Amino acid sequence: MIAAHLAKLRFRHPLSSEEEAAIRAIVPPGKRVARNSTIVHEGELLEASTLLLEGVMCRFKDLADGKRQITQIHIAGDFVDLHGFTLKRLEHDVMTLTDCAVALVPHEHIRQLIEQWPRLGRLYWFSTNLDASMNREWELSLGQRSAAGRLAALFCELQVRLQVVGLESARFNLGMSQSQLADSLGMTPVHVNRTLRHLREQRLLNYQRGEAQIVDLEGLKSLASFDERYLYLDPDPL
Amino acid sequence: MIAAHLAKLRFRHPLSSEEEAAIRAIVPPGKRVARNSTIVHEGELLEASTLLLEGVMCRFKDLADGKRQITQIHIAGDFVDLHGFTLKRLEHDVMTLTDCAVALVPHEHIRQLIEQWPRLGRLYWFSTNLDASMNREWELSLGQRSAAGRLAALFCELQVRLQVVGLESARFNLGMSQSQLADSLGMTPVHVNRTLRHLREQRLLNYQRGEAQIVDLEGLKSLASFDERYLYLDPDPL
DNA sequence: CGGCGCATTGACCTTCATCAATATGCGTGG
DNA sequence: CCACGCATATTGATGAAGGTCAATGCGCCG
Repeated sequence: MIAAHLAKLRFRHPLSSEEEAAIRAIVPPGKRVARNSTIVHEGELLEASTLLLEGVMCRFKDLADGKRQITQIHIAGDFVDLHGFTLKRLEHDVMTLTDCAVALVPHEHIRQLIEQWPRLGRLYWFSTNLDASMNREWELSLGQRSAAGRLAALFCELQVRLQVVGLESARFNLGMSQSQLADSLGMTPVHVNRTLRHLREQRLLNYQRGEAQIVDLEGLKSLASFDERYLYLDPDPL
Repeated sequence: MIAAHLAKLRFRHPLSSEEEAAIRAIVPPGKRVARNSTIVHEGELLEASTLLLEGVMCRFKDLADGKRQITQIHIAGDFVDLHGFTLKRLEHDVMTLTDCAVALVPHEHIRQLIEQWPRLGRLYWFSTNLDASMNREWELSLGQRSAAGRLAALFCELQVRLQVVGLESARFNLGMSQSQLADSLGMTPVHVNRTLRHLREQRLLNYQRGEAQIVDLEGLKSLASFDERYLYLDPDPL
């Protein structure tokens, strides 16, 4: 399942077979993690970063009064906490939303990899910058889009990202309860429920206990004013 | 004024005098830019990154219907579009909020710098990851904090960041109109006005035509549930 | 079968947006 | 120096989006 990760890299930049082999060499065998497991805690000192091989994970921050914001959702192929390589400690938690398979890549191996292959260093830097671009898009969503628009934008983004790594993108298991969607989109579970019903009635999207089915992608894109350029689908080769 | 930039780096990681000299060597003389100038346009191919020597800038994204989200605010010492080094094109614009002094550092020089000083490469990678952490905090703000809490959190963040680079942090010129504050915080100019009045009446903050004066920092922190850990003020040395 | 987490729905309420009018400061040209 | 014009700020009245509270339903699992 490291294939998804390589696909994601290759989608933006060509990889030589030596580079690809060098990456494969530092990724240990995957291990399984059950859903709803917190695998990185805020503040914890990190010695490795998590490559998500299979399943869905998220990162989130909590406020003192218990309010939670999910800041990002991750799918297979994502290097979920690669930013931990330079930050050493994260200011947020990371948890699984579905059962997952992950590979824990020691930071020492990453350091050796990029010292030997400086271009891969830039590609992985790109990768964390791409994550940041998605954070900015979510800022845009949270600040400016309506509730329905935010939901639509989220599913448009996931659709594209799943496609990039070669996974089924029209119907997929996101594993999120409506309450978790609410924490992602800055709304209440009740309003998520009503908005999902609205999207279902408009024949745009079906979402039932974690299973998403995109019915009308163009409709969703239009509702969200979705502009995929923030996903950097065709940058210039480094 | 490159001093602010070095101060920001040193605040998180020690710099050897050779590393510092290497950085100084690639920063060209500053030039002035008037306020309200857009210095990077979305989609434009970049050959250099902008080091902000003096003044305040912001980055923003627009929605099709004209709604704007300011995704980040930058002060002296920030490498405003360092992420352009790996992304090549940005999905947002960058503009000045006050009159500024900037140095445009060619990407070719950055590449040579980090090839010769790999540790500096990791420090600059850290730097873009720190930016991303602020984006995540803004997601938290936009998604979960009240209007007053968002305003308070913004000024708490700026206070700390100004202090880090050795600038006056209790009273400073932010150069933002209430309308621009509104675009940063996902609210309307009218509501920004009312909320600022509220903060003034509570003796927490004065804000008049771009001039901010923090009256009660602890009060603001408490209102925002501000937790500065996301600013990574004392990470482990790399 | 009973319990539990999650989803669904209704009634009501708060926060913030919208619309609109007026005010205030500031730069410019006469 | 003053008058004008423009951008920004301020305030009030009203409305809509979404939050809160609470009850019921549904599916799943032991």
